[in-house]
Amino acid sequence: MNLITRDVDYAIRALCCIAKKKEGLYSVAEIASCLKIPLPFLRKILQILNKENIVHSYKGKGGGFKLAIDPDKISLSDVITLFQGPISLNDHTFKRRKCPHIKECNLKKKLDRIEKIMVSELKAVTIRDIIRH
Amino acid sequence: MNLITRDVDYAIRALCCIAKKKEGLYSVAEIASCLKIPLPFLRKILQILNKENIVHSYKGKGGGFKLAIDPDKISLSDVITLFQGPISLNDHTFKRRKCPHIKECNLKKKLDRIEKIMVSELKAVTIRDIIRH
DNA sequence: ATTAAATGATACCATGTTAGTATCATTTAT
DNA sequence: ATAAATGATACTAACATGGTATCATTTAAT
Repeated sequence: MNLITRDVDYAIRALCCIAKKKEGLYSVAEIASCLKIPLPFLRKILQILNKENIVHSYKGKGGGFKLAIDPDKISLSDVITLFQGPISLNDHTFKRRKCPHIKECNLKKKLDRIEKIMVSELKAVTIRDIIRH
Repeated sequence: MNLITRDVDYAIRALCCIAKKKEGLYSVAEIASCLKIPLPFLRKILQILNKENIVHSYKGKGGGFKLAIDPDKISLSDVITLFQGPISLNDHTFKRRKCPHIKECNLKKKLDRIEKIMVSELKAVTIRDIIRH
């Protein structure tokens, strides 16, 4: 079981990279070489972060990326949700229908509680927290 | 994102079903029809639970399944781990190598903390808890 | 003994997701 | 005009998921 996919992992690392550079732009090539991750894959990831206004991109020679918002405004939860959709332990759909049995609902209650804890913990950790020190 | 796969969901429901029946055996056909889930898939699931000694199976006519251990000894964590492997937010492997950068290690620390919370919460909920009431 | 009803063991398969690659278009500094 | 950068998009191999299908074996009941 692995909850966080590769793109989220790369996105977080890339954001940390960019956040550490106080001024100027960071090109995909630089980030990719710094993190030693595949450049074309990283491009796609940064394009998504750009569309979501988490980073700003600048095209053309000398272009690159910088953060669009403060690193303490970007949480793990934000990045995960962006690439993997809403955080959920169990979607609890049953052929597009809802929980027909009481015990399943009871299971759902238990899972919902744990899910809320997870989400709040993932919300609490920001890019700033990760690059601190 | 959906953390719990279908087989785990079915396994938990099936265990609840079996646990509720105080005495005697429960056949796959009965459980499948009670839960309205596909019989052949459920068979495979119960065979795994049997191999892991969570249920006991009895072959032949009149056969079926019963719990092998107390319902309060079976946690959500147990079932998830059995079908989906160790619970992990991020395996943190990087082409089979370990975290070459400090910031990644820092990310790992943050994730490990949340992972531990998740595991302990999932360990704390048992089949008994789910069928209670 | 025979048969029906149950599980055990496996092999198979369609679909979707993951983790990328590859290209062409566009923008911009020089 | 050119090189260097991102934008958009299409494609793909490998694996995971959520099953189905079969045959073998065991056991209760007749």
